[in-house]
Amino acid sequence: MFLVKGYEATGIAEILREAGVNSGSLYYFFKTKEDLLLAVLDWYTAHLRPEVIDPVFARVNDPIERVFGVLESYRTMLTMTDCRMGCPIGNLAIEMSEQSESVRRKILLNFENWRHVVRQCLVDAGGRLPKDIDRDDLSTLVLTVMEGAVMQARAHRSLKPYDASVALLRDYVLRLEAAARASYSNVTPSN
Amino acid sequence: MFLVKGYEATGIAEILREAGVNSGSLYYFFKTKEDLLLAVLDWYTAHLRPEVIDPVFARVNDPIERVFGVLESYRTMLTMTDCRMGCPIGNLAIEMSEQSESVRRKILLNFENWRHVVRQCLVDAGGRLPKDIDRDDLSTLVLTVMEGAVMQARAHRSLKPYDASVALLRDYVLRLEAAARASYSNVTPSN
DNA sequence: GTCTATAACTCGATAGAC
DNA sequence: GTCTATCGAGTTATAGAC
Repeated sequence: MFLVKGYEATGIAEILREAGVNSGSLYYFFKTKEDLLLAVLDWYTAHLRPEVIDPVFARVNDPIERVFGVLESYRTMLTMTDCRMGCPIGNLAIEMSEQSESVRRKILLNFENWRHVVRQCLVDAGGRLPKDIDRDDLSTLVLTVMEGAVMQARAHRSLKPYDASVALLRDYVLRLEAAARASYSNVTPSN
Repeated sequence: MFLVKGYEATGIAEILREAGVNSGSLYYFFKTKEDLLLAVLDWYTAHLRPEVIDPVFARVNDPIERVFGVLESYRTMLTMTDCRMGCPIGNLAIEMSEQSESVRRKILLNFENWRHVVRQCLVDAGGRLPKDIDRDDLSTLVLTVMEGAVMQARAHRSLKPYDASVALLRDYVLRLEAAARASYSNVTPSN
């Protein structure tokens, strides 16, 4: 609920009702509402690889296609929720970054975790991308596009902004690959 | 305060204190808290051009540079607020899109307003961009990159993700311009 | 049109029985 | 470890004097 509706908009009473427990039980495990959020963010960090990344990597082998496979899985999330939920972390990133320092740090960790996966794919792509394109920066752009596109899709209640953004990101990557091929053939004359 | 801290996190009492008025005055003009937010969003729509766009357009003439000039002004906002505030609409877009339909519509209007400015620049760029690149889609990508980059800059409390994202967007646009030049010389042989 | 006072309610959190 | 009952503060919004 924090991830979907946001922190402030989610009341403890609502959480208790949904969980079918009483406040005593919740406060036995979590000292405060913020403590509960921190635990949710830890859970989400642990959940990214087994639930989101691994299924994509199991069916896609090409490192660059894997990146777009991950983006595809966020598209699926938008589809299934009628564009009401995209990346759950992005919501909280904006709402909580200046309200709580410890929450901000955990959100950062989630972003870095995500970006690490993408960066590894880009590194695995090796010479298919121009060597003067920083892989870390490119992984930042991929996260940027995902988050910005999800935001617009939610505001529009439509996949169109998401699809348009990802399609142009793909166009960019294709042009990067073409440039890498061209510069490769400069160094090593073909046949 | 809605734009900086979010809707739920901003209390009426806080607004009254900051404004130096009493609740009776506020509720004389605005029926509810949501009504006040809707008025703020209207105000923001009206202020985009005179306060954000016009100053940039006054000092930059090149249509493509104008787009990056606008992005530069969001960078300035991040700098001045120590990366605590970027695009004020993005915050609300995520927080309020599913809480209130009328708020969502006004946020959409703000996005469309912004995107319209960028799209016009891209249309003005004419043949400098490949003709098979949809200008509307590209304006979506520009907004996507701005919002996603601002989100990460806030989470990191650093300009680095913003700068990296915008630099790669510029690299993409440069490659698009190069491609347009190349295809132009195919049609109209040079000299 | 602005004030003070407060209604009506929800919030996060606690106490203590079981 | 979970329950019920409730505290105290904070919330949005209203009433009525001026």
